Amino acid sequence: MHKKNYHHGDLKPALIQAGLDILEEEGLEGLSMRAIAARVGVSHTAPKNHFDGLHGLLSAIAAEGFRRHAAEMQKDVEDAPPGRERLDAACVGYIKFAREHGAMFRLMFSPRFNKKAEEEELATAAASSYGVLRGIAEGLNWQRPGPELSPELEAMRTELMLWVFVHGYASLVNEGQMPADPDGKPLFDVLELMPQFDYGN
Amino acid sequence: MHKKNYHHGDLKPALIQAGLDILEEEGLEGLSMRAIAARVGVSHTAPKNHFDGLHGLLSAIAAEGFRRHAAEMQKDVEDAPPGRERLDAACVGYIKFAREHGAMFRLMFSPRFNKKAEEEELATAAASSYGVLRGIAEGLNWQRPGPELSPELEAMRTELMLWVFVHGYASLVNEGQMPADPDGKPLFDVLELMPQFDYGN
DNA sequence: GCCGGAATATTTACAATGGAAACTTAATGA
DNA sequence: TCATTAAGTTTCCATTGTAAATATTCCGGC
Repeated sequence: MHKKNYHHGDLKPALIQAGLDILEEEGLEGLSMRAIAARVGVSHTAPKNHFDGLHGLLSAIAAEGFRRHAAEMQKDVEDAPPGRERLDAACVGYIKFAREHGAMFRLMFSPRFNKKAEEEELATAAASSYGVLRGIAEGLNWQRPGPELSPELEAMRTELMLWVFVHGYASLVNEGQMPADPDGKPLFDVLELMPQFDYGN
Repeated sequence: MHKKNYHHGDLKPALIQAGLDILEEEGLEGLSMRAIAARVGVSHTAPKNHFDGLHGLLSAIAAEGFRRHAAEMQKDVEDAPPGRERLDAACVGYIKFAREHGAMFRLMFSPRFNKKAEEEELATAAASSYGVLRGIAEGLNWQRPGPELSPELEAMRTELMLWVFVHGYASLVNEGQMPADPDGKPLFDVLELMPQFDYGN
């Protein structure tokens, strides 16, 4: 191999990593095919061999984002004692990620930039992220008047209720709509805005 | 004026209207400077005299979106009897808009495409939209344990809680994350997921 | 009525982007 | 060893937003 690396050898993960870096440093705007390729030191059409166009590459980056989102949340959850404090930890973890990785959060939830319907890996990663909330919602006691539902539907409803709330907060913060201090700290914490749920034991 | 309209005469609103049309017909992707100008039948640099680049034009379109959002919600609210049903009407109205005008909803809440911080008109319109929810939250009785807050902060907290919830639901639906029937109808209504709030009288 | 400046549009040019096509280089395995 | 295939490069093109120079019309003061 005298003509050192015509073939990169490990381009696929390298491109994803480059994308993650650019996302942190320059935000969503900087995330172009050419910029990502250039950062790896490769021609701008090289990614075509590993991803289905820009959408494919962005989807792979978003998938990695979901995996990290899930992992960080999961860690926060396990560090907290079971019960209400775990619920709180999960919510705080969800928001913390959205605040610390704003551009990534936007990418993850932008159907414009990634196509969940078309990318299996992305859908799986997103589901794993949702799964953490799901686990939390299991212990959550949230009765409401109205027609009785099957246990499955009832569980689903609780999960979704929780997700709607947490995601709403994260989105508004991410979009800069949440009133905040001059230094960026929101006036109200997630937990201060969250309805009071019953948590069995 | 024999050389009919070198000057359009009413270009600014015409461009905004064209943008609204494209948004409905083709979604956010179709919303380019050139496409908007072409639809009005004008050169692609003409908008420069009326808007500050693409961002300015998109911001103006988003502002119109917020105004309509506010107006539709307001109408739904006024058609409902005061009290809990108004709360419900506002929530349903918020979501209805997000579902019926998905592309617009995305534009309105994408800091990437519009710059609220830089566009006064946009910020005002967005505030008017928030104001409808604000009015609703006034009658809402939502005590929580914890340190006592000033009436202003307390009111703010209630508004935000409501907004977080409604916006979270709308966002998830808009991003296609909400479980739904084959025909697109969400499995759970907003009201089915919403916490039960006390409404005075 | 006329004229000069200010608005308003157009034309032309340019840099950046994503993608297609043809080509080159390296790895692989029969 | 050598054809096949995977992986990268080059070149080219259409589309996009923006800037600069230019053209056309409008309007207020005379």
